[in-house]
Amino acid sequence: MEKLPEITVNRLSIYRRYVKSLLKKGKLLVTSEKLGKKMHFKPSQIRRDLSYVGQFGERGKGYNVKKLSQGLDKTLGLDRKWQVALVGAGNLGRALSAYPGFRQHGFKISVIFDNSPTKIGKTWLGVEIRDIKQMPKVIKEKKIKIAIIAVPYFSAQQAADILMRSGVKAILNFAPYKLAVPEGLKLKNIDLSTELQSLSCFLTK
Amino acid sequence: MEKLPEITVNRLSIYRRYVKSLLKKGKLLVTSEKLGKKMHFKPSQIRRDLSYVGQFGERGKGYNVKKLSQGLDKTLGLDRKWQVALVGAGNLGRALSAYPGFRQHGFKISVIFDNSPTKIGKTWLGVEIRDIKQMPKVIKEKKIKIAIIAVPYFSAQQAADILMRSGVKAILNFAPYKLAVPEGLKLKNIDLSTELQSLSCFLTK
DNA sequence: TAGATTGTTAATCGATTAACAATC
DNA sequence: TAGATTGTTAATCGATTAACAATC
Repeated sequence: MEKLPEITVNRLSIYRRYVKSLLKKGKLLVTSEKLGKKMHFKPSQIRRDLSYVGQFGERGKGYNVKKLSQGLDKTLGLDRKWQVALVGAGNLGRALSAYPGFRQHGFKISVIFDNSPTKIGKTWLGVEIRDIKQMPKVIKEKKIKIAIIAVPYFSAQQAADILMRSGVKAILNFAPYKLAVPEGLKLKNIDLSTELQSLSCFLTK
Repeated sequence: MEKLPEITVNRLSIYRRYVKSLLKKGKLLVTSEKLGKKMHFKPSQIRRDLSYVGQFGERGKGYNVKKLSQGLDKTLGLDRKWQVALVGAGNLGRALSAYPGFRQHGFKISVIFDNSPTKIGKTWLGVEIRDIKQMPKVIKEKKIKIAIIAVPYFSAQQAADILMRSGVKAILNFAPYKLAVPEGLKLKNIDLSTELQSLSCFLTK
């Protein structure tokens, strides 16, 4: 199969959300024209993106909403539940652990790690905060493959190193630090101040 | 001037962070070769990106760290302070209002809005939470141009509409909703569950 | 069958990278 | 001057879009 560009994956996730809403409304068919109108994408882009991952449509009719929805679930790995480890029980960690969108899509933060004695042992929404020293043990036990790093930048690389040694294969990193990770580990970075900077850059022009 | 691609702006923000650290260490010169090594970019890409916004180097020597740092500050609009309005005093709003990276780069969340009577009137780190109904008045008074939307998806468009009518020109949106905004307003979206989905997609392959 | 719309190919556009002239 | 490195141009690569044959 042709390889799926990252940017296409991001759009698939957006398509999926809208297709789910059509499914809920009981719609049976939808055209690339209609999808494009609603989400402000070109119909040809939608057809191209969808063709990477399967054939969910019927010529002359449009896409079968149910089939499309299931196909997108499958492609994005959302036809199952994922356990996620959260590293860092600060303000950001707290917000992420309560973020409803994760659970809605099958991501469950099932353990939180921190190094602060005042936090270790507490529970947030039923999830225990454990000592970072326990990370390898707990992550291996639970067979966790996805982790979120929400620690200060100066601890981020250390956290990543332990995570990868513990068997984590994909990391979402919120620390403003360019992590060094091995081939085969998927890394996504969200840098909140970079995002704001692109706004101030725009306003400056 | 040639127009500056969004993706280049993002990299400039990364370059800037590293250049600042060189400045702090007292380094006077740095080459695109060295920058590339450190940040894992191609030297030619760095030179191309920097050439969009100015000439900070000297042939045969490298880039003047101080000049480069100031140039990046200026381009990104970080040679000044920005007041930012935060809409939504939930968990995510709380984390954003405490996020140290914003203040470090000159972004000050100077007002928070919510519609919940139990929150209105409280203060977070010295910043008052005000009624959403006061948004047009307060934003105009303070001449705020940048806002962050951290409300549930079903309130996001309404929040955006009020913001734009109040004179806001750039929005960072955390709600998983495709906002309709007029030409001339800069919109950046951060969709936390989409980011996780690209990890689960990777793990599924 | 005629009309509609997918899936795919070809053309276009934009971003990255290599190459190199300019110049310190 | 010789060596180094920028700034910029040209070549390459990859993503978007238009066009259209396939087919319901």
